[in-house]
Amino acid sequence: MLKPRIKTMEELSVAIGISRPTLSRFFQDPSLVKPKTVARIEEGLERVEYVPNFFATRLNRKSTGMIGVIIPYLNDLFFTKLLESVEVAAMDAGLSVITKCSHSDPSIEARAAETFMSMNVDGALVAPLGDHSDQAVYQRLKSRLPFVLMDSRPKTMPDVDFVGSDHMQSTGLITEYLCRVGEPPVFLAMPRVNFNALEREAAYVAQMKKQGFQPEVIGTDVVTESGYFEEHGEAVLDAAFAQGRLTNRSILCVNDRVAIGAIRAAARHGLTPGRGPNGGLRIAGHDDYPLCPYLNPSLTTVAQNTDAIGKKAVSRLLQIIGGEVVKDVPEITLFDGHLKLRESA
Amino acid sequence: MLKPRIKTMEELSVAIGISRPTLSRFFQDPSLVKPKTVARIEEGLERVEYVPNFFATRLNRKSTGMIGVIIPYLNDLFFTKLLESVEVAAMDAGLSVITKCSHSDPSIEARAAETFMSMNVDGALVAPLGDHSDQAVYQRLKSRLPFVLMDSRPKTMPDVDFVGSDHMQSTGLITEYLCRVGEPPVFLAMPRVNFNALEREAAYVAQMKKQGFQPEVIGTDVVTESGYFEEHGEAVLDAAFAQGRLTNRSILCVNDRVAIGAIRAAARHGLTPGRGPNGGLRIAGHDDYPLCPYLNPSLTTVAQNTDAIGKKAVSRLLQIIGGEVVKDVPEITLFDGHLKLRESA
DNA sequence: CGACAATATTTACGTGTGTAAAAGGGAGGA
DNA sequence: TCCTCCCTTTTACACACGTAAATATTGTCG
Repeated sequence: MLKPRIKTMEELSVAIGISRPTLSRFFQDPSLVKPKTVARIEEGLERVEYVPNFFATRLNRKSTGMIGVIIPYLNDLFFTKLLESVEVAAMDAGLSVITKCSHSDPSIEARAAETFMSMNVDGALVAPLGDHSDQAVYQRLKSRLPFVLMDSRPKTMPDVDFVGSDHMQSTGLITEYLCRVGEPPVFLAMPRVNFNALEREAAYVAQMKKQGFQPEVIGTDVVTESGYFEEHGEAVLDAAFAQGRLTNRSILCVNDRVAIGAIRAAARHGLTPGRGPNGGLRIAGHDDYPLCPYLNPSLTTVAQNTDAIGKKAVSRLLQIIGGEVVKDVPEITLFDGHLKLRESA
Repeated sequence: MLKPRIKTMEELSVAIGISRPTLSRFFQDPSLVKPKTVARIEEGLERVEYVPNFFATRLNRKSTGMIGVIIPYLNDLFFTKLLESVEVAAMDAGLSVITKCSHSDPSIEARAAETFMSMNVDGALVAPLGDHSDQAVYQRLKSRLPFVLMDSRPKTMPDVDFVGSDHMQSTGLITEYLCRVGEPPVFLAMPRVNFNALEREAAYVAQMKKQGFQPEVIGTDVVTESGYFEEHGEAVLDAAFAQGRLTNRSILCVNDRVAIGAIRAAARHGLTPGRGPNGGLRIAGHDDYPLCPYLNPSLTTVAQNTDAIGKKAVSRLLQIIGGEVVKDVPEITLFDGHLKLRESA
């Protein structure tokens, strides 16, 4: 059943009796070739095995039809959801996507960016690591190809287009909700490495002050072994609960993964977070991690609109690629968060 | 601060006064060039911006130094964990990885395989969708390049190397544990689409018979809207609990994501799975999904050794690439599962 | 049957780098 | 000073396909 394998378009040309330039056009877009010829070519392709060489194809084209995407973590469903949205949008636009994960390592992130440049991708979509990202590499990236940041916006790259969530709005929203329905929350943060985390913390502080409450941030001094969010949330609250602290407070976690750890800590101490008639422990998160509805108790949170972010990032990139951008000012697009009221707060 | 951009190695050659072939050798491996010349080149590279063209580099090499990896889902931490392990192992071996996700769509999976072939990757690692995978494409893949299957082994590809878990062992292990410590479990399965699921079901049945118990499989007839595992687990048990069934049985779920839904259903009905002194509801899973320790109750499960699977898959691929394989019989490597005893069973 | 338009083919060159063979140059030893 | 040896340079061709221009073919219509 093995068909004879043909390596080059030249050979294919002689094998099925169609000139090579015509074949070239056919493989780029069959509609550029007369239907009858298309039929002849496809018939020939039935009898032999041939796939155009990816590299040779891209080498001498003005456009490679590819975009590069970098995400910081793979083991985080938020980013995989975002990536999925990006891939779907890109596919709809007829682009193929090259995905790289930086695995929390700036040097890997930098290498991925280098690879994209050497591949002449039409553009790049990057969810950066943040502070630690290699600035020089990103400056070159920006000067070389269309480039849009997603999710997190390092201060070192103020002149790059950005698509993300409005954390002032989203965190303000849930902070306001928590204040309105119960006791003003404390904010369970991370050691300060992440821009979004800082922005959310600032939003929390601002909203608390606006409501006339005293903000209170915890957890910034706790460093756990693995550094995973869940472990952090659990460690901070486990320590607090063990000392009898915070057991009937409202706790707003910097993100859902921290909240997952927080809920776990509560359970270990026999506490069930939720909005009771007379106060008690409440726990809320941020992001709407896909598993939130399945936690016990299910997690009240603010959803980031990952779908919109992915779509917008791709469409913005296409705009830049298409040269439809005149101004030199970066476009910043922020989507609102939406409250997801569940059991935990 | 912008250095002059140089596009071709030829231009670079005249710009820094080193011959092009020498530069070519330098970019492939600096140790092929005399240290003093290396220093001169690197000094020149400080003054100009140049990256070798990815496509031109790969076009005429015997080896591209790249491997392709296909995973079926992105929104599943099991696969992202596996992917992470593969990427690390590949990086250690000096290979660069091209990742594609088939998003549960056989046609996307097939396209990814085609892409790998057209890129002349040195080899491919595939966690297949299963039944629905395009056999013809994989036959060509196998005939064209080194190719190792991971995680799931479709019956249609018996002659391909495989690395995965021994589900007879792992599922047998937890089935035996459940039988030994409490009541014999029922098996909460999925509509039958997945090879691993079928294998686990068979392992469950076999172990139950061996222990002298009557196997009982549920959930194969329930189809939920989204098709997500968690939703499935919750739907099946919610229906059962609503009718007062299964409330004090042991339930072995086909995987942890189903178990997450199962635990959620239990919580909604006021049930807390766990090994009590006098029986009661127990829920167990399979895979050791990263969030298992943080569920309430934390989930008892069998861990798949994703790290070993990823490493072995890469090393096996390297063996085939290196031509160290003589026999025509496929190598099947199965790693044992390990019991993770937590609260839920 | 002839002329025109739409396609296809031919021809030729470009894309940026790998690679092999032959020729060149400098350092070290006799 | 000459002669190796080792590395670099020169030269030339290969890789598989894109693309443009000129030419040939085909089909169609009057």
